Amino acid sequence: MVRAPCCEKMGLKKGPWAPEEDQILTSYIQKHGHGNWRALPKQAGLLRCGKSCRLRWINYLKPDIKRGNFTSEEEETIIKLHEMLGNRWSAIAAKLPGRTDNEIKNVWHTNLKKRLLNSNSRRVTKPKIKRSDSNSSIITESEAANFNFREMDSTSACTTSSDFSSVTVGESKNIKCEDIESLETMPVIDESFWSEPAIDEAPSMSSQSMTISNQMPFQYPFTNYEETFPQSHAYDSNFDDGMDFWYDIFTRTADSTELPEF
DNA sequence: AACTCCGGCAACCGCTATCCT
DNA sequence: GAGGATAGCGGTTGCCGGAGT
Repeated sequence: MVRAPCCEKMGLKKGPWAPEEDQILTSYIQKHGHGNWRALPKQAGLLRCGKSCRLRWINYLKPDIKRGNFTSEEEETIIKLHEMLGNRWSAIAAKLPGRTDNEIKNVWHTNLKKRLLNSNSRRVTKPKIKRSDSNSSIITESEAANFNFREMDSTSACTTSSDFSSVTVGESKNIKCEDIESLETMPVIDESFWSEPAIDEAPSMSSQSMTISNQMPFQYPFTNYEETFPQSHAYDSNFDDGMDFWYDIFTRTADSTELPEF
């Protein structure tokens, strides 16, 4: 596949936007909508590429964008969502009305990441769910089973990608583990972790078996399981509901003093 | 006051996903 | 189904202003 040329033509302006350009773009979109971004600058009379126009509109000019400092609630939400979703800034932004993915990304890199690095609290990372087919409104079994867990350092949060260990459970019903990036830091998890009935391994923790869609047996050693997972919750909702599901779980878990261990 | 350093942020780049013909 | 066009996403860069020396 050949990459579409963008900004290749000489004469297209780059760099910071002038107020006049902002005004032209804003009034054009308010009047006509953005439609085809590639055609927009020509029709609006801007010497910019469509990509640049789109970015400017989405990150700065859109009327519903909330500007100003992030509240502590927003920051906490970003931290929690990042632990669930990783660097999926657009998904995080979707949970914060008025905030853009770019803004959230910047806040994360300039502020929140450092804060987490400095904190000595134990943190656990997300089930990271990546859609393989955005046309599908149902999370497939393999999607639901595709999690990343971050091995925990007992004194500080891990941040580098090498700290991630990815465990893929199943295509169809076959259970397998692959893509383990860091064996040194990977907790020992054999297949029984995922498939066999719960065994109490830590005195203060109880492992519980969770069933997703009544098909995928999944061990998730939360404390207070009954509270954390409603028995009736079936994992067959659409993607956003799925995100809400995990967000809800994580929020409740993270708020408790006892964090899950793997 | 002048200079350097550093952090924050806007914008760009490169890639993938999705749409369309 | 193939291939091109477009949209969208995440990583990176570079500018600018404030703090420190």
